[in-house]
Amino acid sequence: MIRRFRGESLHKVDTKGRVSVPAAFRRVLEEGDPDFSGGSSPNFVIVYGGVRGICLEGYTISSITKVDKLISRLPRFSRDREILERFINTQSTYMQLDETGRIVLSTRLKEKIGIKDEAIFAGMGEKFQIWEPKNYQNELDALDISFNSLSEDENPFLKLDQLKD
Amino acid sequence: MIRRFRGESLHKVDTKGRVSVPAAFRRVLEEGDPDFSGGSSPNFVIVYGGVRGICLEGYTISSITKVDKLISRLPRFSRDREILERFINTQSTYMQLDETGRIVLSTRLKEKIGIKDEAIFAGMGEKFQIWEPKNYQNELDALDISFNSLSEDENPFLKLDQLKD
DNA sequence: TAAATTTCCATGATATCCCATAATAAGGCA
DNA sequence: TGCCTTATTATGGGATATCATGGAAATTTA
Repeated sequence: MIRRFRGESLHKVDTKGRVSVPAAFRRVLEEGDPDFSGGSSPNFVIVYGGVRGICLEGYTISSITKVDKLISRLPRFSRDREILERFINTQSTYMQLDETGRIVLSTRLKEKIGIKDEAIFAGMGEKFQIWEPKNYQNELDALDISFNSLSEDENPFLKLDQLKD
Repeated sequence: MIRRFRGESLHKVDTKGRVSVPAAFRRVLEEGDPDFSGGSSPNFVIVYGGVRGICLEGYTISSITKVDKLISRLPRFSRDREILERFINTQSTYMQLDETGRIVLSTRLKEKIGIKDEAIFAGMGEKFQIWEPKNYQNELDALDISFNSLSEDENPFLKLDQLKD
């Protein structure tokens, strides 16, 4: 089974910026780090420049590597490549879980998404997100509203089954 | 794991032109220098003639070697090759980190990109860039603007998924 | 020898490691 | 099924190492 990021949970952020990563997510990070072996702690990547820059996004090494490889296939000095590197590489950072399953969010990262002393982790399949709780709730509310006003043929649930394999 | 240049950070440039290279970048430079061994300091290359000449670009020895090899494949006396050699070889210089992880930016290099007493380091995957902070912010703003005005089929993120595996 | 460059040492700030504890979950067994 | 024992989790505090930065001394260069 390929484990994916699922579920949501609330965690304390202590004065040093430390947060526990949900145990379920740690399993996925371990499986997604080719260099991980029992005893060590998995590495992964946090992207903070995301298209809307309102939450952090965590990727396993193997899924970010996929993205990096695609980018590398663009001509080395092309504008497209520069833009993508800027969003994916410049606005991201390597992270490593510590022995107790925590990471530290630097002051800078906390400021980026407005986190004080609590953070919500949200599984999103191949990635997970870290939100400031209120912003997260707003996001959910916004989704609800826009979803309810969709016409049938705009409904993503219905569009899902129309994709060709 | 093949470590890439990721993240961005602001550093002071002192009166002698010394700047700390971000610790995370030092790791990448060490891995990318075939002659590096603990105890010594890694060598790397700074290109200042870059395509737009507005920032400096740092390459590991192994990634600049890749570029050199690509250039070598162009016909020896072609105009294209001459131009590339001019930008990549003529307008570049070897650098070595000192014991404390700093480099010295010569007056000439500082003038090239308009740096006074602060510099931004930006990871770009296989290379990193050094910017004068205001110019960097302008660059980000310009990217944001152009990014937001892109039509769906121009969006480089979406184009990524269209690349064939 | 004056100016510039490199080496060496010093320090505050930040991040990392190590240990501790309480809460929860997971098992095992009568 | 209920209770006891044992992992695993989430969290905190203090000690230690690394990083970014500045200044002085030593060395080179012109």
